[in-house]
Amino acid sequence: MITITDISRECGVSRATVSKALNGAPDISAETAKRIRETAKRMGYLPNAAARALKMGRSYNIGVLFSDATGGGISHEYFSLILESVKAEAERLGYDITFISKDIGAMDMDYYEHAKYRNCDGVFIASADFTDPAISRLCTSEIPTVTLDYSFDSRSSIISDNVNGMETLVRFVYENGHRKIAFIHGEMTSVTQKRLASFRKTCAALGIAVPPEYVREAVYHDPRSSGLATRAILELNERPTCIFYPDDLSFLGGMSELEKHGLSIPGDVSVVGYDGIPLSQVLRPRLSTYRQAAERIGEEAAKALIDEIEHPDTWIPQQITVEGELLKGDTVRNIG
Amino acid sequence: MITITDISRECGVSRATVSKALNGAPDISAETAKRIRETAKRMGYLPNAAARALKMGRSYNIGVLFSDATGGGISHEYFSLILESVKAEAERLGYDITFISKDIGAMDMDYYEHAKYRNCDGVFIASADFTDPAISRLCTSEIPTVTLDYSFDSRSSIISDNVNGMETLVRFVYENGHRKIAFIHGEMTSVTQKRLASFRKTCAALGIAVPPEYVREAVYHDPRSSGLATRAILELNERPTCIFYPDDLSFLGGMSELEKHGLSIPGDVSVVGYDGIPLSQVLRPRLSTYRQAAERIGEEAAKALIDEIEHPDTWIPQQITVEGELLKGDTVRNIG
DNA sequence: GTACTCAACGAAATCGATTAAGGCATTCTC
DNA sequence: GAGAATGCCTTAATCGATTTCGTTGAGTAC
Repeated sequence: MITITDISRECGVSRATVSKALNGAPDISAETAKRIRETAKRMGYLPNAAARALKMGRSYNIGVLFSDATGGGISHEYFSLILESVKAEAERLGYDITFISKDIGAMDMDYYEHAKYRNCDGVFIASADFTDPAISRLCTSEIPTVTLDYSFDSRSSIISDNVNGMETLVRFVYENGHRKIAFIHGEMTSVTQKRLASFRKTCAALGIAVPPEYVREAVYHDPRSSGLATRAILELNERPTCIFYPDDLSFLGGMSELEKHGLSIPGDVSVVGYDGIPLSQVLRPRLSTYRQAAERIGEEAAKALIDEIEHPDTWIPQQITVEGELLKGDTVRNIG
Repeated sequence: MITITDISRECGVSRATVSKALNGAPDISAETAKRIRETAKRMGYLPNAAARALKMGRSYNIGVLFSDATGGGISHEYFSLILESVKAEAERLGYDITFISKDIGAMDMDYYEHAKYRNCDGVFIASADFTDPAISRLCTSEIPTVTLDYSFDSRSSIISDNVNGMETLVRFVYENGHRKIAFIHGEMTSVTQKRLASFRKTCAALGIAVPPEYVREAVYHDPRSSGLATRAILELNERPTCIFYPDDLSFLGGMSELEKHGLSIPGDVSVVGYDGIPLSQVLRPRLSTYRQAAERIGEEAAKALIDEIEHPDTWIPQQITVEGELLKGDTVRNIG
């Protein structure tokens, strides 16, 4: 392995000079710097990230955290798109990505300790149980963090605009004549609360009554559970004309349940999802849903995190709202 | 930050003793070791991965490589499942995961250089253009590598059993009476070649003729492209009774095309996919497909890689075949 | 000629941990 | 009881890079 010592010998200068030349320090003459850079290239020099991290206390590595629990993991298309974009943007800015988790090998570390152990310059928390004390510990530590769809005090966060998104969806189905709208939501997280509140508020504003039996709880990204909720709704005396699903994947569970009952979409029942993952637009009929801009979310997260890392003194915590967009699809029928 | 120096002071021993005690060296008395471990715990000591990596030349970090090109990226469910399982197994064995890519920040590094720069102990190449010289360079370097569905000489690889999988599928539709079978395949990679060859061989063995116009090329994971291929097939004079798709996602493109033609699945045309991602079993009708055991693939990959890392002298390259399983689904009709 | 500035580079400490080699008691061996 | 063996710990070098002070010599001002 070629080190800066090899280059210094080859060039007849000190290691300090090589280091400075390679990092563009101002007190190295242009010719010397050029000569050193060329020699480095010729010899195939590569900086050693570990040595650098040790000396500088900076690893140029950012941690990402996805809940290990099923559902919010990286195998969900929405989250994997976010992962992909946060990775792309981080790499563009010169940072690598490492996963942060609990329980690495035999040593039992929590999230904070793991991030610390790996010298992460910052951590992006994409999906997690925000009531977990281990998450709070991380988010109140000295390590810069950016969270998705949840805000900690004095921390930056990326907020996918759930309130606006839900309002948009409700207004969309309203404009299509729907007045009896059922709402299947996911587990009661803060995101769920926002969506549900926005749903209720918009309905109220539009003069739509929402009977309690129209609101059901299911599990995010779990077609089976939303299928059950769908069945319960279909057994009501007064069936809704439209059903909201917690997310696009959950809709699939509803779809097969509706089929079993001999109901067509959107002929007999209209439906909307949430997330707008690519899959939803490949299905036939195309799902009416609200697309969360996963690419922009990841990009903004990386930007915000690296901004804090690189300019700690001028940095101010921000909440960045990322707007999504309505995907009209074909699953809402106009019954006006 | 607490270092081993702090602990050595606190315990009145040398730093060497602390290090050895913490690593379970044999020449430290039981009491001293206990006292040191307890002090370390009490003071909240965390080893510094960078210092360790620098000194030992081992980072306990393994790189994973997913092609940046669309399609084989981490946002595809099959690959994200593999990523998830390789991550889980690596973590269980005490390793972290870092993404390896080209072009990190301003410095232009290829894959090998990137892995080297980050001191990766090994690299798992899950999806990549194996004709890329940068990949060959990595796979002929001193860094341990494990590849998926492609083998380099003297290297370990994980092989999802494409030959067997395809044969199983062909026999399955054969048993259901199909004799006119169209085959849409992906881009001509080595995996594609294996699947196509296996398809042809099995057909030949069963006495099924495969006219050239029944074989079409599409793009993996691209519903649009498989939709076009489907259309071409449907316009043939003699329509097949069954269509093979390159993968489950591609099937979706075929599905909407079939719908446009007023054809029902499997009433009018039977179809099979490949991959067996969870999505395929949530769709209605459930897709008949061959499930690649993504969890086992990731697990075996991590195991093989870490085995080579930790026992370089007794290590022998292996090709591990991971069997999948037939998911019968509901998209193949018995026309016997 | 003196005093000072400035550009360009080097010496050496440092980051935190690991490990080979060595030291010093104490115990064992015959 | 002398020498060997053992147990337990320390010293010091080392991994590769960064960075704070110097130092040196040339140039400038008066």
